Amino acid sequence: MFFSKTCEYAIRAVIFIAQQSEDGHKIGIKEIAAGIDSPTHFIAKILQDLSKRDLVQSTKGPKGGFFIEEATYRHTLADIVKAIDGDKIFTGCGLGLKNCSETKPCPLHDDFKIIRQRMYDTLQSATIGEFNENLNLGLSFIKER
Amino acid sequence: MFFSKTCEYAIRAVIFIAQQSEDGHKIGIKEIAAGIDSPTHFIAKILQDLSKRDLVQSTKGPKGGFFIEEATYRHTLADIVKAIDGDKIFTGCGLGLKNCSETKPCPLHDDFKIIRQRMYDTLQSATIGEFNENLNLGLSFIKER
DNA sequence: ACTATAATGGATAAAAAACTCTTTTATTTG
DNA sequence: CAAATAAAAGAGTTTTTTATCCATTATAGT
Repeated sequence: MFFSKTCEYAIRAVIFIAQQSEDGHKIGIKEIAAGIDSPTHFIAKILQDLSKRDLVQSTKGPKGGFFIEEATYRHTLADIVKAIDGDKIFTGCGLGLKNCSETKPCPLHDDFKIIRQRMYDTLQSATIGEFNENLNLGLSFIKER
Repeated sequence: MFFSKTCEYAIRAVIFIAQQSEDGHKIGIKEIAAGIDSPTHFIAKILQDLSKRDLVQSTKGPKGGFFIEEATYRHTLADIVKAIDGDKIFTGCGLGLKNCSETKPCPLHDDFKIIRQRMYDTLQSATIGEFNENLNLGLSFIKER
């Protein structure tokens, strides 16, 4: 819909890791998959990618796992979306026209400009770490059941 | 991005047919494909579907083609999107959670509610026929080049 | 009625996205 | 340093989406 499935999992995983590793604790792939209801191997691949881009941290071996360090908490959901889906949701034409622009607009250009801007503002102002409290309090959720 | 490629083509095609058939004239599949820069066979399939759902009209044979009759002009872009992509863009969770709701919200629930509502208002208030004038005047475009 | 035209229908192919499996590498702990 | 653990890497597979092709059906005009 708005995001690829890969990207949905990525956002949920990062928010989950942020919450779970708040105290410096590391969390394994199986717990993450269970915690966000995603296919284990699939989210593993996604986190591999996010790890390379330093949007999550990880260490191998016993006591290893994923976590999010101080500096990374300040990253935003927009960073994750850009890393996975690119920036077409922030800049692309609603009707899929590559050369749609201010001077050569599609019929919905102005409408979509507002929607895209709203999307960007929302995701750009949402930091990776800001959801912990509501999740802890059970006021919001990132898994199905 | 927001819509499937199928849906993007569908919207562009319907807007194009509306403009071209304003005077009662019918327009063939090849002209449509050329007019909106889409694969000919693919848009043919899509229009087959839209035709069954009566979101465009068509007749076979010589002098046949696609057109949009009076009553259909009052349909909206939301109708097209619902017909092709379903209503998940208007109702679905931004993080892909099936049971995300007011009482069990995902962390982005309130933000996406606004965006989805805006999307719905935009498409629901846009009628199939309302883009003709700007297209005729060259103030908006539905093809690449 | 015959021919040409143009959409419809059904089947298939190609590409992309979603998902899985196995091996390798790094790290910890005894 | 050996064994166990856990992520990284690489190589599939499956499913969905996008796109194409060909045969059929309907219609118009002669």
